[in-house]
Amino acid sequence: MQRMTRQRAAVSDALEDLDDFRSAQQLHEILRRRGDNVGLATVYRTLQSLADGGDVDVLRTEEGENLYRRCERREHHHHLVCRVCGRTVEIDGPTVEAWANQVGTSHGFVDIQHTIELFGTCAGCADAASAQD
Amino acid sequence: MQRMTRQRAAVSDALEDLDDFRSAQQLHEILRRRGDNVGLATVYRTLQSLADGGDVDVLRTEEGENLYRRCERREHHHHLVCRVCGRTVEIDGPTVEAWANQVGTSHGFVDIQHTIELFGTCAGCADAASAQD
DNA sequence: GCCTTCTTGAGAATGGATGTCAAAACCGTT
DNA sequence: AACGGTTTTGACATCCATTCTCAAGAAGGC
Repeated sequence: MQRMTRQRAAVSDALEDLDDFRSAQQLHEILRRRGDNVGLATVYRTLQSLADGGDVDVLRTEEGENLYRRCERREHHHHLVCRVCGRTVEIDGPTVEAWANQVGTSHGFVDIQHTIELFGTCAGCADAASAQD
Repeated sequence: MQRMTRQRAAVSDALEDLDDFRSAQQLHEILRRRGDNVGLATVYRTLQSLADGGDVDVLRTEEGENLYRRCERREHHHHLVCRVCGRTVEIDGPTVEAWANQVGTSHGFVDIQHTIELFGTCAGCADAASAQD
């Protein structure tokens, strides 16, 4: 049975305060700065169990690092992430879900699962970039 | 300038003969079996440069391993992959492309890029599984 | 064939993630 | 409030895909 520990609470709280996707290592560092000392392995384990329970979402970066985020909605959804500042918008796309299933079944596949993530540069970051020129 | 070497040709040929996504390590092993000895580092380098040139597609597995495949079409497309046997169907979804861009711009994001992969169990593998029960 | 430049390969290094296991913490029970 | 079975922790080792290093080996223009 899952027990409530100081460490799990700390990781959960930290995620609550953050808005963007963070890596296990970043969270570990953030907790250390706060004075909440939590072992790195524990941060990894906690994030994994939170992800398994659907309490946080996982995003895999181009570099193969896992990023975690507590989302507004627990239901299935996707993300539009700013590649510069990490700002994240939650997206739910009934259109895509339907498309994915339809494409899958039309090829005789069952138990269709999809991975969809959108990346872009948000308005703020695009402005900042053009101001530099 | 890019030179043509025995190793690059070997990797390219091996990909030509295969239909499913393979990892660098698998390709390295396949080449070794054939007698085409190519260093592992070279396989990695070659696959990376082929991917950069758009000659092969890359797929990231759940476990964080990169898989490579020479595709029929060089244009942008997605994949429907059987999670059991790896059989792969190329998908082009003008619907999704449009959706992705529209969602992105409606939130003020520019330079929208998307990652879409579909996984499922193909008809053959689903039959095999049900026959086992 | 020569020579410059690019490529190769064996092994070391990297880095995120997971395994190990004794010590510490939970928490229902007494 | 102490007990005790069970879970969790944390420091460290380990794993494993990938990348780095750099001397030795090929490509290919001349």
